Amino acid sequence: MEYQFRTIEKKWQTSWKSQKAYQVPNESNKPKCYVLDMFPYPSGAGLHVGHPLGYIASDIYSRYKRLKGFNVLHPMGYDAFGLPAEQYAIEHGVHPAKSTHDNIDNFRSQLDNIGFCYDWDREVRTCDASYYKWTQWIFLQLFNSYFDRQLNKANPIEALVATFEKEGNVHHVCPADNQLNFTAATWNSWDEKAQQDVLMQYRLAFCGFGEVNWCAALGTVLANDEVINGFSERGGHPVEKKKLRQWYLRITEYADRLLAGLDTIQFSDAMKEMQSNWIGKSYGAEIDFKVADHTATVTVYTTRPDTVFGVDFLVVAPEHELIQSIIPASHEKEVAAYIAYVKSRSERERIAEKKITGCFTGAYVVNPFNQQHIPIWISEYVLAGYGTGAIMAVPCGDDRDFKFAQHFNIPITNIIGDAYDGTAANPTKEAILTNSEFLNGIVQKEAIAIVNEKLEAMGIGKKKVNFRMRDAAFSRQRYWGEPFPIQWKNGIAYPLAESELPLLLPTVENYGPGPDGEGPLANIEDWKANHFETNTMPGYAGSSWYFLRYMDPHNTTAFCDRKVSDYWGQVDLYIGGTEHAVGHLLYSRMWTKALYDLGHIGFDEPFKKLLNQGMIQGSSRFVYRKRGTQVFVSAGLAKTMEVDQLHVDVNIVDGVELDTAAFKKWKPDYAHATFELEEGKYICGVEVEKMSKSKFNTVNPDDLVNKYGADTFRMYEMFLGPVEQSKPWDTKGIEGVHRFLKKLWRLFYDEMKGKVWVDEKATPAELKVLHKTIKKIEEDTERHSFNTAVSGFMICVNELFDLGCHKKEVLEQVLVLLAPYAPHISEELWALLGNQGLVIDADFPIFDAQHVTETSKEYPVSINGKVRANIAIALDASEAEVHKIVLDNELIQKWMEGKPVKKLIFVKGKMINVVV
RNA sequence: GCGGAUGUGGCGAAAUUGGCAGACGCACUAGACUUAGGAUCUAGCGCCGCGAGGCGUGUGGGUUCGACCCCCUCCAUCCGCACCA
Repeated sequence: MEYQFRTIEKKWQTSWKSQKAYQVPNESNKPKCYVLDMFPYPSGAGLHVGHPLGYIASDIYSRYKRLKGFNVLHPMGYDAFGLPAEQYAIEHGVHPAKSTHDNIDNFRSQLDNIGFCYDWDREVRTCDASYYKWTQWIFLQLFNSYFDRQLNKANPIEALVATFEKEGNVHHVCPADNQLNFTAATWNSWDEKAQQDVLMQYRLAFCGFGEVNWCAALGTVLANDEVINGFSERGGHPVEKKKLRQWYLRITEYADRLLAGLDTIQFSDAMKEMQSNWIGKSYGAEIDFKVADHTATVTVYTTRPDTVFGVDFLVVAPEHELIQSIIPASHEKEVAAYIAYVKSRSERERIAEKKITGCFTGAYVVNPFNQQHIPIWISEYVLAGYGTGAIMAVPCGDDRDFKFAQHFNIPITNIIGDAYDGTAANPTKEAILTNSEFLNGIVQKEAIAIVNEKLEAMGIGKKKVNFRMRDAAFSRQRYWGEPFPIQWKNGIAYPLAESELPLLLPTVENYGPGPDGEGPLANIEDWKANHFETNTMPGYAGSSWYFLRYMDPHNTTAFCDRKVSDYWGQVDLYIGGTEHAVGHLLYSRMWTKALYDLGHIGFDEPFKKLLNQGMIQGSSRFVYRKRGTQVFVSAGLAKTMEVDQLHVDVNIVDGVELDTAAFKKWKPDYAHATFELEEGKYICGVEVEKMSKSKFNTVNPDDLVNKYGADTFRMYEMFLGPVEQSKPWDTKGIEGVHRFLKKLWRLFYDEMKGKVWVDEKATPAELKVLHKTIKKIEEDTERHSFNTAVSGFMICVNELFDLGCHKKEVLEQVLVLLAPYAPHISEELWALLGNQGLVIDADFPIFDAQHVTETSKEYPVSINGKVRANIAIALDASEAEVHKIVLDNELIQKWMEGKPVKKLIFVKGKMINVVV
């Protein structure tokens, strides 16, 4: 009776499904555990071996927690709105709902092959009306709220209206315009339109105008993280800046809380750093510089007010509003030319080229502290949207300023003495200031406060906190997304009533953009007639809250019942890639905080712990075709001649050796290919690249599951290395894992002898192996070190084999340990041992230290750090006894060469080192 | 340019708190069993050396009785980015 994985796996997958083995109740007296995967976008390409890495890890952890007695929520769904489906629709005329549905079916069957323990009754699809009804509902919550800076939380907009009616906005600075001031009387005198325009500037979801990434080819606006080097991520079309009416989320109001919340959650330090860099809180000051011979003032933002005596020039953004009024006639032409040049440059060019550009304006400002005249320059490296759009340049202390000064031959003032050597800027804060009048002799970091005080006293500046993060653009001129539940009347945005939700996405004839840069919905007469918003929501809308819907997916009266979300609470373990570090993870944190503020849920961070899976890269293979021929030469020969390097399907290459017969069949073009070999073989070129269909380097999990079984595939993915680590996929080692499972099987059943397991009492040696393994698997699974756990299983089976152990008492415990990793084979053998019920409902074995305690230890003994002998010594031996045993040892005496002992280091249970 | 990470045998890797570097597996070599092997089993497998032994965790230095691990220098590779003052 051999290990027939195909039969076994089919059988148990069917059985689990029919008995709903993985259905999870929302009420239980067990402790809860919520294990979540980042749900996939169901692309047409299907799953490749990179996708399941995280899913397998979370599946193992979920099953492990269930064995440990937890009620485990482990759901899966689909992030189903998005551009690719719409692009596909444009190209092939297939409705996105149809292609998305087909892709989901394909994903589902691929996922099912691997034997995951998802509770599929909780599946969500963001494109289902029953789901996006609640996405729209949450949008309305945000629309109907403002961020109250006194309470430091979101608050209903009605509360703000009531305040305005009583006292104006004196206590509620407008986040969009801090100059805006009005009294109650003024407020009450405004008509509805004027009032609504003001309220829009407070709402957490608001409409405004802004420069956005406009992609003409796709007819839509893209988020920054959807644009790569000036081209759209999907389709690779050029992207330019354009001003459009857009919806935004006022995420900037949450900047401080998003930052503070990082201390309460377990994300990797790298991930936290990425988020806090994105939020980019900086402490600095604004300083006013009077323009010489002019009434205007240029306000700069700087994080280094201490360097104010080192200012050699000012740089303002080309878009800065003051430029036009302060340029002397002598420089008008040059400046206009430079501004025209900057405008002509697309984002793409600015990123691709790193050259230093700029232009002197001919105007000067006066340094308020020493009355020196300082030239004003404009340059594209200063951004209009950050700080005040103007900086004071201190070349001796800032690298970019230094390079700019060098490039334009601007003299550099040194204010940090020896800390500046004239060849590069030194951004230190520890130097002692020189050439700085009242700051001379003071350490820079202490000078900051002194300058700030002086600025305020002189009335020419103040301390200022700035954030890099901007409000999140929240609308797209696309079809395949959630419609906004908004109606426009007389320029006022009216939210739909809750009872009118969902506002269904209508069917369109044409998926192309509407008139004037509007979305496809603008092509629908009915839609326009009802004055519905023609934008749709971006991809991250549905994914910002999906973890809540899993808790209560069929609720028709609420997005999630409060009692249910109180039970499940935060996601205990969230697994996914780092690519969402600053997009999805920040948005869902913000939505969670807003829902918490408004009392809809009881926690304000969604994910207690995040585990980042590494990226599985593809390992591409290449063939070399002699230019203009059908002759393919092996890699070693290719260097000597003119060849074209072409991707070849990795699946017809064994290691680096091409299967030439398969190659001829692969594409009709190659049917008549001939080959020039090296030592009888065709050797392919190798490169590590992103795994992608177009590079023919994808490996489909279905093929591996079919060949080796799901259990082998699962364990092999884990065995590859630490789950967090990125690595190229290599199928080579999978045999070893498969051999391990076959060997495990042979502990129970032999091909020749049949059943070999027995019902006998285990020996101490066998129990020692078992309990060593229990400890190892428990610890490794807890710390997500799945690769070492797999090797722990291998060691266990090897040792049981060497001991000739076929005893049920030991083996059935091993099966429970193994069930999270290789659920099918464990389930089968568990049943064959005569157990009732599923192995997943067994109890996790309890480690008993008495089976593994040792009385003595083989100590490695070193002389001067070099191991010279191994001596067995009782663990309870005293230090004096150890000294005697070691120094009396013949081998040790030989290596000591009669030299006196200077010191003897004895680390109990570890090692001994003799220093001579 | 800025930010984050990673460098250990032919390959994937292990070493959990500063304590025997290379567990476990792949590939490879030799052998056993076999009609057969893409099954299974046994042994070997970092480098140099006949050996004793020496050397060895990207480079160079430091701390320590002891460093893959901590500190500093440099080099290489990968990933991300909004030139963020």
